[in-house]
Amino acid sequence: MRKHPGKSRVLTSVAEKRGRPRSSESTSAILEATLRLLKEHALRDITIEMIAKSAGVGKTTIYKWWPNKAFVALEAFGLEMRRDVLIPDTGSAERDFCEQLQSVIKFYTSKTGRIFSQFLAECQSDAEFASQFRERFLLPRRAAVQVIWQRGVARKQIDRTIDMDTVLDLIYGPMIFRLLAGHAPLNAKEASGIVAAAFRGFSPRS
Amino acid sequence: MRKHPGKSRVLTSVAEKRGRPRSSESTSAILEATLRLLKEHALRDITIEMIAKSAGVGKTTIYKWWPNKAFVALEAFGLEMRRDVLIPDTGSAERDFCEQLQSVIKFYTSKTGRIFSQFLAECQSDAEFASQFRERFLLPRRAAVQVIWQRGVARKQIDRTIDMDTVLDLIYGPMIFRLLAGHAPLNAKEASGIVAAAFRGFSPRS
Amino acid sequence: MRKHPGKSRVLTSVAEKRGRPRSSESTSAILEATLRLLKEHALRDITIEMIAKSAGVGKTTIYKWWPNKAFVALEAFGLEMRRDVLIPDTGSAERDFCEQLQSVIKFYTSKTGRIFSQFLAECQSDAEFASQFRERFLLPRRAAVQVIWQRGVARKQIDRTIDMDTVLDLIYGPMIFRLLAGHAPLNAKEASGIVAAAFRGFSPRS
Amino acid sequence: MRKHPGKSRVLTSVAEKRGRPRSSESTSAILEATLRLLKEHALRDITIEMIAKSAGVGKTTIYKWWPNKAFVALEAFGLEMRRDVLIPDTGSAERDFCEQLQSVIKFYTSKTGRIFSQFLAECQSDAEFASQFRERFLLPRRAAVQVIWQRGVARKQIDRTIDMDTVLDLIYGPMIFRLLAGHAPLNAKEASGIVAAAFRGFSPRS
DNA sequence: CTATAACCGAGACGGTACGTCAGGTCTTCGC
DNA sequence: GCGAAGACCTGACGTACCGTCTCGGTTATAG
Repeated sequence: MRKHPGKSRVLTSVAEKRGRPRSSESTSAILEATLRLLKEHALRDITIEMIAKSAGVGKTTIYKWWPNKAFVALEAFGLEMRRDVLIPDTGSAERDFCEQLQSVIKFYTSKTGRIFSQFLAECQSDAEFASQFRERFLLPRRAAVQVIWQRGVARKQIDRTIDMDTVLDLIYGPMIFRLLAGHAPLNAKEASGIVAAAFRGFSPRS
Repeated sequence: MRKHPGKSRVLTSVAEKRGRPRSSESTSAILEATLRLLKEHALRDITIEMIAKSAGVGKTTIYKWWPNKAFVALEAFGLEMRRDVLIPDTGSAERDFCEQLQSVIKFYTSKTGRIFSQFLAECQSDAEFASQFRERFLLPRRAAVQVIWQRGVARKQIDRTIDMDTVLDLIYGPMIFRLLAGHAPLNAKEASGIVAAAFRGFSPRS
Repeated sequence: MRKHPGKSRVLTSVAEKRGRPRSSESTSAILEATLRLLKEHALRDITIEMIAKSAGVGKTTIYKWWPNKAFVALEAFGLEMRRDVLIPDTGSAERDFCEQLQSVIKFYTSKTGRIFSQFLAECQSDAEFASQFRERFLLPRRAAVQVIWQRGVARKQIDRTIDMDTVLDLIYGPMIFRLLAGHAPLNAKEASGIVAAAFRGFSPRS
Repeated sequence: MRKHPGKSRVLTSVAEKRGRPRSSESTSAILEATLRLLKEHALRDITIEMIAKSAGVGKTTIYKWWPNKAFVALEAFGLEMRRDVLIPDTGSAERDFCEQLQSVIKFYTSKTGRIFSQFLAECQSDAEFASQFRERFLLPRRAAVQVIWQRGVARKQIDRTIDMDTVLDLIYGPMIFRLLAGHAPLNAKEASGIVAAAFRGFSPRS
């Protein structure tokens, strides 16, 4: 059905395994080469040929398993991200969000993490990639931070009438905006300011 | 000594006008052709050659005045945007922000306005473009909506201890995030939910 | 280590045949297209893009195997010339040279043969081409007409003290000069006049 | 009638002097710049823009008076050549031709003189240039060396039944051929060999 | 243990667009 | 109204990658 099975080739049922199996060496060589290149260059500047050469692999092998370089990068980055997201549990929802946001900011502005904003960029011109990015990357991470919200609601630290997407986007949206547009600073202090404002709201104390 | 003066060649003072002057017909033909193409295609899919052909102009003429198609699009879009941003004044800061956000969302998801997210994408791989984008596009618009904030503070509808960037990013950040990632809906109702949450804060009513 | 092996890639020994092999269809399509174009246009007016389009081939394929259009034309023309040079054998060296010169003139002034003078022109601005032209074209043809000289010497119809290059250039030089400069007619009658004068010399009969 | 009057603008009669007159400074600056460039670069590598810049002149000024760079070079070279051709007079036609040929070879292989073969090359792709080249350059020089032939005939050193063009082309053709094709050496010794062979003819001494 | 199948590297291929260069034309100004 | 300056359109340049397509060869299962 799908031309590029990507990772989902997992469930190729039982049979159907005649012929030489996919070389896991090639696969990992490709992903590692991609990670290596991503630390030096922007995704835009990387070419399939660079990856192929750097991995010691034929271009065909790459095209066989991924439709384009963005998907390769997405899977490569997925490896790096396998280490679970740190979800603090301090007892205070505001404090949890603040610490989480700070660590996310630190990562997204790092040499490795800056690929994240390039993925968002790629989404603007490739709907299929956008879909994969949400499914494999964005939603899992939202599911992880969701527990902060849940605990906050349970502890009555967060208004239960506000839906979760709104809460999360109010926390992370400003960070994303600054990350992409660079119109305002992005650091630990700003992070706590954002979270504080989100919890208190703009309305002046009465 | 910028190589590509773009529009800022304004003040080349008095002298220095020997030779055939820049043809304003060519310039506007290029910008109009770009706008026309942007309504049909994504920025990524537009080529300098398409613009040149569509404008009845030589490629060289384009390269002479803009470093790449993103800059052309930025200037072209600037024309379209010259019409002032609508800044409502209802007496309520929350209501003003809400209406403003709704109209911005409507525009950014329209055929013409979707270029905005592509500009943000472009920023991720071209620092010089990012700088221009902020200077010519983002900051002017922020200056415009800033008056809502100012009025809100004056009317004591907005906490004066929260700095303006935080306020604006809490309003617009979630919209930008959803616009780019598409992980949650983006419409008038969502807009009012976001603004309401931002004003009230997450903390439950006591 | 020549960058452009041209035809001489003959002896690449045994190994070194990994990868998709060179397509002989493309090669011959290119050469045939070039010949076709050369019958309609001067070499100067032919572009690589014309050849590529006319051969249904990518430009890269041409650049991969030849450094520029002159080399393509040289190889294409070489094919046409593969048919052996006619070397008459009438018993008289003078008569042999005369007939040979006449047939050469006829060819060099024909639609196909006029490329010869364009090759000589190209030699003036490309030393590498000049070298190839001599090696692949000029010397083989000289080797062919050389036998007329040899038979003439053997039959004592040609003074053995005059070296061969001088003999050949006295026969063919005037033709070349007129071909290129066009300052005097060039036909069968002139050919026999030249050959006759070369054999008799300028000195009046005593 | 002619679009590019070239030199013939000399006789623009008397009147006709409305407007700013042609700047002789510009003209000579152009020609001198061209000569200067020709000593460093091949004609093929020189551009009108180089000449214009090097002469401190607009491109238009050049195009106004010459159709292309070859014509500029032809006129520029004409200046250099104004110094008369050396026509020796030793009493022997063979000796005269020999010395003349030697000096011509010396010049045509010099830094300045090598432009000659580039003119011949240009003739192959520009008929109008070829015509001008013959008229202004080739024929005058032939007229000059013609006197050697005439004296030779008068002194009965040259067979009067051989027409002049044949004589001259037998002398100069081999030199031209070698100059252009480079298949054989070209020096004083070769020159005398060629002239000697031309006078004696190939036929063995009886 | 042989046949069949899918994989793999290398690299040539037809293309598209790039950004540059020079050609020849035009438009403005100063002299 | 000439001539410089230089912007303009045109078209070809040679290059970089694209994604596809052979090749020769390898590595597994199936029979």
